[in-house]
Amino acid sequence: MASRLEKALQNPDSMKARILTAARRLFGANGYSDTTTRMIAAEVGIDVSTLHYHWGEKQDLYAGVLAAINEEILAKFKEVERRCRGVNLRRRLEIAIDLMCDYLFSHPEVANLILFGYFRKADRDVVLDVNIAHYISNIAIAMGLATDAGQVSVQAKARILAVWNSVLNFISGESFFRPMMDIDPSSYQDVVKETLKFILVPAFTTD
Amino acid sequence: MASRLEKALQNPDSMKARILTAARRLFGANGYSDTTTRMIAAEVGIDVSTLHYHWGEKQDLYAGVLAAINEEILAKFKEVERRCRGVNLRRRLEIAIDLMCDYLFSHPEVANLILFGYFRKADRDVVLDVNIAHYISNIAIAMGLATDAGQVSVQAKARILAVWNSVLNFISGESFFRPMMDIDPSSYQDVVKETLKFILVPAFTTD
DNA sequence: AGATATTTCCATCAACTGATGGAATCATGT
DNA sequence: ACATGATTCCATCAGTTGATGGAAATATCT
Repeated sequence: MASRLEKALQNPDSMKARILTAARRLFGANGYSDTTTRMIAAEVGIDVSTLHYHWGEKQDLYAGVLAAINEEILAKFKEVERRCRGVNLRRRLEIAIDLMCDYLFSHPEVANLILFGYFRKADRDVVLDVNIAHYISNIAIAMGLATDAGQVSVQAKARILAVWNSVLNFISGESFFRPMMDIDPSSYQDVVKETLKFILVPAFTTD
Repeated sequence: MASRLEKALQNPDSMKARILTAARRLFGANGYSDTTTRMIAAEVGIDVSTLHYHWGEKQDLYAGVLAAINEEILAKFKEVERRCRGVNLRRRLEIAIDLMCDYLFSHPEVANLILFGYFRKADRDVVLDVNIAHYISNIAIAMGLATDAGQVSVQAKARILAVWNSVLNFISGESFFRPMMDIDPSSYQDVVKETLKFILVPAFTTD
């Protein structure tokens, strides 16, 4: 019966969930094309056919990974929104930067997967994009750049995207940037947060 | 004789140069793994073996592409440096943003190829990175964030990287961002420049 | 225990990819 | 015209990849 298979993801020890975890890590580390179904199966310690039994095509598994991180990000954004309520804009920006950096530094594959999505052609067979568009308006409102979800200006959207991109890039590019700064991982996280605040806070708070 | 083959790149009509041009476009559009040597050969209208005759392994051709854009970027940075001389910091930032945006919008594959490089594992067989690290110090000096090439602080480097990343992301992510802003390509370029200036100028000019 | 359904693995397939050898073609210099 | 070297294409190879059929193993239920 299918119901059992659908609920399998709830249990992290289930085979379907274990495959998803391995796929998420490897897709995030290598991208879609440089990750083979055999690599994922090997990481779990199973045969490729078992992977296909649980997830069908490779594209379906990838879509499953994106759906999972999509939920995670949405939850994180809601947390940001909640924690931002009632504080001034400067603090709101600092909270958002700290929370998103902490989350992404502990889940670096998420940043990679989102950025990988930027490159994928729109005319591809399957739509695999993380639905970022929907969040943008919410953040713009949470940050006080707009009041109504339907009334977010192009400028406001662009500014949110710029912030969002900066965070993602510093996380995804760590292996590239950190050596040229010659600092340890912990310091890197601090420098990233500090830099983001240095750049973003004045832009949004100066009148 | 080898000298003829080495000089072949000077002439844009030479087979070696034509292959390089096609490779640059396709690698930039699809990434390394999703671009086959047959795709590149087909774009030029030749057989795969002719491609290998001129460039050897696929990795060598990719390295050739990166070397070419590396030179281009270096020249562009020098132009920025030259045009920035003698003007105040605010104008310097605006000049840098305008020049780099114009360049990258007319060569979008460059932004893609640099960002693709961020994801490539450091332990891979061949080093294929565009040498960004070297430019960072130069820009920091040109922007007045440091005076001596050896004395660029971690903070200054991080701030330059943040700027650089923002530009790259807006270019590479156009097909992703523009639909959600619902504007035409020309407006997109304007919004990007405007947003970058909005965010970056206050950060570096407020005292 | 025995029947049934689910899960896993082995063997295998067709398509694709990077790469090469060698024949055929073309260009160049004498 | 001829010889020499450079260039191009055709045929082909071995390795990898996504995917499947079917046997074997395991779990579930009565």
